[in-house]
Amino acid sequence: MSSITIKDLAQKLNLSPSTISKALKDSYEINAETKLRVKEMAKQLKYVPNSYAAGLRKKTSQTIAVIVPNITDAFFAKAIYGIHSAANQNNYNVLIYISSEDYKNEKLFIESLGNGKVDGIIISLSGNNNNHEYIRFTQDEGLPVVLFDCVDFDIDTTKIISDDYTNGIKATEHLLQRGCRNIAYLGISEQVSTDISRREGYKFALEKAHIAFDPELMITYSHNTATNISRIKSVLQNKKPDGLVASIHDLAIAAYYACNELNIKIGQEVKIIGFSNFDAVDLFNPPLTTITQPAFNIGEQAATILIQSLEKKNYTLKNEVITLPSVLYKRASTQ
Amino acid sequence: MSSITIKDLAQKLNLSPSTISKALKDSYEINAETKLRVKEMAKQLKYVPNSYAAGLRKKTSQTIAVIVPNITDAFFAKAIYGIHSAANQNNYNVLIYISSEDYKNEKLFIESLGNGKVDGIIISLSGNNNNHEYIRFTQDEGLPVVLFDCVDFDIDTTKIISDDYTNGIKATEHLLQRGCRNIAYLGISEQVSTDISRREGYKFALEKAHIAFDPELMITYSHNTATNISRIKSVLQNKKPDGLVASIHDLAIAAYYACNELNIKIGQEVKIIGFSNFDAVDLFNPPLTTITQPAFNIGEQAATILIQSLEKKNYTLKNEVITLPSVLYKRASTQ
DNA sequence: TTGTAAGCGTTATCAT
DNA sequence: ATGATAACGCTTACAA
Repeated sequence: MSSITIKDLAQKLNLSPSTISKALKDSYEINAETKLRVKEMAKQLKYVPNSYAAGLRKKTSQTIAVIVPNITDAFFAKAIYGIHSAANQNNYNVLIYISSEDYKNEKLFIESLGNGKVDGIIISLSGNNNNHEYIRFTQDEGLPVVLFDCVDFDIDTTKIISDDYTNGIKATEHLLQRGCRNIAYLGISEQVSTDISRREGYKFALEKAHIAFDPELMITYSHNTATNISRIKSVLQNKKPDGLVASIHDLAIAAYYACNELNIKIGQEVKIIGFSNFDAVDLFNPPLTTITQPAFNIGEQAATILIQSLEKKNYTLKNEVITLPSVLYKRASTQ
Repeated sequence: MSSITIKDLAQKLNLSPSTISKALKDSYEINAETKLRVKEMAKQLKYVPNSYAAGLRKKTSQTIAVIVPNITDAFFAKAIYGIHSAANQNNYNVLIYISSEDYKNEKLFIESLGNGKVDGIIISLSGNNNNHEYIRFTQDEGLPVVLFDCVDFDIDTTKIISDDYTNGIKATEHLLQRGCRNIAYLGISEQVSTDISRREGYKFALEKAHIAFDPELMITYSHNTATNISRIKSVLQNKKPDGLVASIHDLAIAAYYACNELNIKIGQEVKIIGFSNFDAVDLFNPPLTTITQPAFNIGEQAATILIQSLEKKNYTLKNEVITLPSVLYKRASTQ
């Protein structure tokens, strides 16, 4: 460890530690010339402040935690990139936690974050559970939490999401416009806010088109790809849908595999639209029509808002929902 | 903040802070019954240790930093997942830094990590620079560094990589076996170790097949996708290669776009093999033949080794290269 | 088996 | 404009 401390600088310059500290912080109390000398010496000796000492004293860590269900989905990877970008600009560090879609991990992580380890938390909920008391508890302790994407609307804080309900409608109506009448919905979980909203949008669009909702056309996500594929295959065989709405990238992939295995022509016999942030869906056979969320921006906003609330004293996060628009990219899978 | 401290527990239980501290750490000095009382009270009051105080005192942060060039390439996303997994199992936290392929960021990050903020660093080099003095300096300060994937073999530490040289050969020979005689190489940068090794492998395979190396068949990566596509198009038009080795996923993608724009049939007229960790390349048109690195394992190993070295005192990281095998998945792009 | 006290490096308050 | 000092919460000799 560098182990150059403020005391070392003080000794070298024949000043007191407190003067050094103030000088490094550009305090108005300190002589301009002294500041210069101090800063130069600091640079020369490669002084790096001990963040633990500062953290202990100031009760702030300049660190935020990010908890995501996974990191390999391009949506979350890009969101983290956005978070990192905003954090970095504001001199915050980012601690990362991956819950692997399990709220038990999420809970453990959150509970370990008390007592100053981080100044705030950004989280996209794992979604296999509805009881978010542990999040409220964290808030009550004074640790601010910002939610994004998979949120719980009952938690009193700022939530950054995409327009999931509208997108559910848009996705379904796009398929309807392309002539589909028998549309299956491939969902994540009934406990994930994004999925609930998209599903509601799906139902609304059907209703508006006077098409009866058929629960047998609903499929739920499993963590096992093979299971997803076989579930989709069985619906394809039993219910002969002519359109599929895949609420996450993984399910769109599984749908492609299922269709391929059954020799069903995607785009002709079955049209597929998927929520996805992967750039290469363009190269799929056929190219996948997507609803693409502004992942980077969502992350960036979440971090910016959290950090703003940290920097202004007595500022508490508004209980509001910020919705960023997604884009529908029409491609050959719904030709 | 929770603000339950050891002192609070001490007061509640009529014990001294040091007894509490020892009890929580399961010290042999403490009566079993006392330990129980302490732990119960701690749980009841949801005591969370202040990691900054402990860190200041013990000079260890139970935190490692990860620096990656980007996070949206599936390779790095999976590597981070592996790192997080190993870290989490060993009760380490993970700070994440994304250099955006620029060593200047990398350098800034590293320089900010001195003085106890982290116990060690795992890094995949950005590669737009060859002078890694800042890494050596960090090591000299006593901060251990483990390199993975994009490494500098001249840095004295443990490096976890994939068998890039062999893979360069394997990729090229696969194309040769499929009848290609005029193979272009789409590279990242002459300063990135992975790319250098793969390129050497490519050259070796050509030589072995008595095919002259043609520098005009080499393309270098730009951060701009459009530039990559146009560079590849111009080689396709001018040099009429019948095979392409893409040393990263992004370049394979660009190659697909280039071929599509020029109406060149991938798999027939030009065969493409790409280094990639994306799961969905199977669905490409045509499916992309890949060399796939064990990304998760690489990350996991890097973290495990770093943490091991941290836990054992007086243990320094060996100056060795650990090579994990990649897999060649043959698909229709090289049919 | 438990308690006392010093100290980690910084900052904030209060002198000088 | 600069300096002395206490305190942040924890750990660890050392003492009891």
